[in-house]
Amino acid sequence: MRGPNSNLRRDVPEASLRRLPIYYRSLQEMLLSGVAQVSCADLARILGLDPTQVRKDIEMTGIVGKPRVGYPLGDLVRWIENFLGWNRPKTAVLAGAGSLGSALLGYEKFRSHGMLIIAAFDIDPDKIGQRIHGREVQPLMFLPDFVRQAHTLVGVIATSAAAAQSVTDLMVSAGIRAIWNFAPAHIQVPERVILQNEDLYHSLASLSFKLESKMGVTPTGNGISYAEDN
Amino acid sequence: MRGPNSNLRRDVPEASLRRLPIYYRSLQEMLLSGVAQVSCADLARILGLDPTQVRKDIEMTGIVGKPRVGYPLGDLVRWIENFLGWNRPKTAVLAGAGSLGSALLGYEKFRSHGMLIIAAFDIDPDKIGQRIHGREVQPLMFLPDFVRQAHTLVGVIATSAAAAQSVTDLMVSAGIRAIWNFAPAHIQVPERVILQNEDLYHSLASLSFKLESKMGVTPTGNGISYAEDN
DNA sequence: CTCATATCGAGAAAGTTTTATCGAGAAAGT
DNA sequence: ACTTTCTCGATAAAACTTTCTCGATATGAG
Ligand SMILES: NC(=O)c1ccc[n+]([C@@H]2O[C@H](COP(=O)([O-])OP(=O)(O)OC[C@H]3O[C@@H](n4cnc5c(N)ncnc54)[C@H](O)[C@@H]3O)[C@@H](O)[C@H]2O)c1
Ligand SMILES: NC(=O)c1ccc[n+]([C@@H]2O[C@H](COP(=O)([O-])OP(=O)(O)OC[C@H]3O[C@@H](n4cnc5c(N)ncnc54)[C@H](O)[C@@H]3O)[C@@H](O)[C@H]2O)c1
Repeated sequence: MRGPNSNLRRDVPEASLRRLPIYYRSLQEMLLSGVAQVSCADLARILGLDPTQVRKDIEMTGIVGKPRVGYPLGDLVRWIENFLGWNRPKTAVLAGAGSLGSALLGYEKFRSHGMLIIAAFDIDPDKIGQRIHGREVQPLMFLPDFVRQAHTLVGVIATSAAAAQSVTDLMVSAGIRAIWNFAPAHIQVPERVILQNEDLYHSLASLSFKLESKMGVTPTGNGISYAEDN
Repeated sequence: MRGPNSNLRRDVPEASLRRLPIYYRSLQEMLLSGVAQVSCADLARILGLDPTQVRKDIEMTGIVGKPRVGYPLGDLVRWIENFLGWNRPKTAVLAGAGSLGSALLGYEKFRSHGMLIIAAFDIDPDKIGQRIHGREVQPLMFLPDFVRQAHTLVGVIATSAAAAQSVTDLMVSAGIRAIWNFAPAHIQVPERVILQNEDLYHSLASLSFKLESKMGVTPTGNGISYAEDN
C-alpha cells in the first residue's frame, strides 16, 4: 500500500515544492560530471541546507534509497521530474507580448520543464502580426477558440496590471485551468483554477528590507509620527 | 520604549515580507479612489486573507491604529514604504543585457519602489555600446570601477546561469552588498551579502504540481520502478 | 567473517507561523 | 448619556515546518 509508486500527492508543503527545483538543478549538474550515486547528505553539503530537510523533501517524490549509498542519480532526477510533472508536456498561451512577454516567449528552458508556450496574444495593433521567437502574435479575441482547439490548460499573463483581471476572466471562460500571472495585480479566479503569482515586489521588498537592516538603516528617518498627533 | 518609531527590524517573518507588498498595492489603489481610512478587516476582505494575519503583518511596520476606525490610508501606505525602504532610493547595476535584462532595464516601476538600475554591463561585443532604454551597455570589466564610484550596493544578475557565479564574485569584490539573481543557478555569497534568488522554476514546479494534482494526473505513469530492481 | 561507519527512514521534539480568543477603546445609534 | 458594535492589540491555541534522535541496513576495512 505504500510502495514507491503509490504516491498520493497530498499534503506537500509549499516550501518543499520550492526546494525540489533547486535539488533538481544541482543533480543535473552532477549528472553531467558523471556522478552515479548521490546521498541527501551530499546534496545538503553542496546547497548549504539541513540533510534531514533534504531527505524529507526527496522522500516526498516516493523514491526509496539505500542506506550508506543514497540514490542512483539518474533515477532521482527522473523521480523529481515525474513528481513535479516536468516530464509531461503542457501547452500554454501567453497574453501580453511586451518586453517581459517576449522574454518569456524566447525562454527555451520552459520547454525542457514541460511548459510549452505555443501562442501569444495582444490587443495592440502594432504587436499583432509580429513574429516573436517564431510565434506570430494574434489578436486577443482569437484566444478562446485557440485554447479550446488546442486543449490548453495554462495561461500566462504578461499584460499591464490593469488588464490582468479581464484577460484572466477571458482565459478562464475559455477553459484555462492554471494562470501564471506576471502582472503586479491581485487577480481572482474560481476555486477550480490554479493561480500562481510571480511577483517581483515580493523579492524587492525582501531585498530592500534585509539590505537596510544589514546596513543599519533605521526606518525612522522620514519624519512620520502618526501616533503623536492623534 | 515601544513607541511607533522604535521599530527594531527584528524577527520579521519572510511570509510577512511577502505579503506587505500585496497590501501596499491594494492600498495604493484605494488611495486613488479616495478612501481615507482603512481597517485590517477591509484589507482582509478584499484580498481574501485572514484579518488577524493582516493585522499582525501591519503591526510590524510600527503604525498604531485606532479601534473601530483602523488606519489613515495615506499614513499606512507611507509606513509600509518606510518599513520596506521603498522611500529610500538605492542604485543598482545590471549584468547581462539579454532579453530578460532588457525587460528589467525598461521596467519603470522599480524606480518608484526605490530601486534604480543605473547601468548595464555585458561581455558580448554585439551588446556593448547598444543603448537599452536610455542606458548604454558597458563592458563587464568596467563594472567594478563604476560600482565603487557610484557607491552602488545592489547588483542584478541576468546573465546565463553559467556566468552567474563569476559575475557575482566580481560584484561582491567591488563592494556590492545585495545580489538579485535571475539566473537559475545556485550561487554563493559571503555572509555579509544579501542574496535574493528570483527563481521561475519554483513557480513552475508549484504550478505544474498543483495543476496535475487537481486534474487527477498521477505521477506513476512513466514506468519508473526503481525499488523493484535492487 | 566480523566490525566500524555512513545513510536511510521514521517518529519525536523544537521552533515558527497561522488562526482563535478576549479585553479595551472609539464611533454611531438610541 | 448610555448602549451597541466594531476594530485594535495582545495573548493563547493550533497547525505546520524544521531539526533532532534512533534503529535498521548496506558497504568497505580488517
Ligand atoms: N518588464 C519587466 O521587467 C517586468 C518585470 C516584472 C513584471 N512586469 C509586469 O509584466 C507586465 C508586462 O510588462 P512589460 O514590461 O512587458 O510591459 P509592456 O508594456 O512592454 O507590455 C505589455 C503588453 O501587454 C499588452 N496588453 C495590454 N493590455 C492587454 C490586453 N487587455 N490583452 C492583451 N494584451 C494586452 C500591451 O499591448 C503590451 O504589448 C506588466 O504588468 C509589468 O508590470 C514586467
Ligand atoms: N528570458 C526569460 O524569460 C527568463 C526567465 C527567467 C530566467 N531567465 C534567466 O535569466 C538569464 C538571462 O536570460 P535571457 O533570456 O535574457 O538570456 P540572453 O541569452 O538573452 O541574455 C544573456 C546575456 O548575458 C550576457 N552574458 C553572458 N555571460 C556574461 C558575463 N559573464 N558577464 C556579463 N554578461 C554576460 C550575454 O552576452 C547575454 O547578453 C538566464 O540565466 C536565464 O536562465 C530568463
